[in-house]
Amino acid sequence: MNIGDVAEASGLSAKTIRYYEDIGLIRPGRGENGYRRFSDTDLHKLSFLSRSRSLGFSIDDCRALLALYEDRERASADVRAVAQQNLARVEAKIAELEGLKATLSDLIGKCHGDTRPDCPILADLAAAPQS
Amino acid sequence: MNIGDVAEASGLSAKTIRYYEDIGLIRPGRGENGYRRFSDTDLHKLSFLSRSRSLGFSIDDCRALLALYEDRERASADVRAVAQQNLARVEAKIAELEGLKATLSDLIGKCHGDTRPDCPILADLAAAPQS
DNA sequence: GGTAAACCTTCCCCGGACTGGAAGCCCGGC
DNA sequence: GCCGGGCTTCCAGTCCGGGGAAGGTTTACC
Repeated sequence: MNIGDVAEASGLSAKTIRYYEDIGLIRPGRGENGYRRFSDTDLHKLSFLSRSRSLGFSIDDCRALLALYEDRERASADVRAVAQQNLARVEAKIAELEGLKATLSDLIGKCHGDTRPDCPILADLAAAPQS
Repeated sequence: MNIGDVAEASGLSAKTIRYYEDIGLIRPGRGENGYRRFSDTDLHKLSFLSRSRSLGFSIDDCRALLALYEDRERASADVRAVAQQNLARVEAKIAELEGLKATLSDLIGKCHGDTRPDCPILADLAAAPQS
């Protein structure tokens, strides 16, 4: 399969796939014409990467997961640990955004939002130097 | 005031402040020794930027907010619109992360997490090409 | 057989929003 | 006169690719 085929099949762009080869996540072969040749295993890995990335795993996470994926001997607990770290990051990010949301909602609620120039939002932004 | 003073007062790093000058957010004066000289107004703007950035406003948002902040004639509704766009982005991001969290929690819950090699997490990651 | 489109290759620059580091002034204190 | 720290500039790097140029290859069609 050429890069366009696996791009469509995996949902990744050709650019991204070349990048993943560049950083050593995959190692496709080459045809006589210089084109990359992807095996089914390569496609499998790319689909794996596509899904993992879309779930918020970092490239380094993916590298680790891919290594675990290829290691027939690894314990499922190892995989679980990576997933749980990611979950913790997601939850922390959500909590942070909830805080932002509360502050923003509060400010927007206070602003009368008409043609008068005074605005509590700007007043607040100007007031608190280090939140 | 020198850059170190306003850095401490605003909560921004000196590097960041130079960067903000670079992209035209502030225009401090210069002393005879070549050092930047910051006025109280500059410090005020930097504090404003610090707080705005920490609330998730993009640099472009900040540029707009700063212009509104300096415009004595603007309507508070204009400011409110910028804040509301930001709030919408925050809410969308939260929703997205909640989805991730649900998927991850589900996968983690399914994994027995012991020393056996088979793991539902990897099975799922490998299975769904385009989520 | 010609040719045009679509595909592939490498290459380099670009973004956001900074951060780190190196080389070199400047300033205050001892 | 020297030392430490602060300031200056510039260069490079981060993360994860996107955009596009310049050129080779393959395919489809007439």
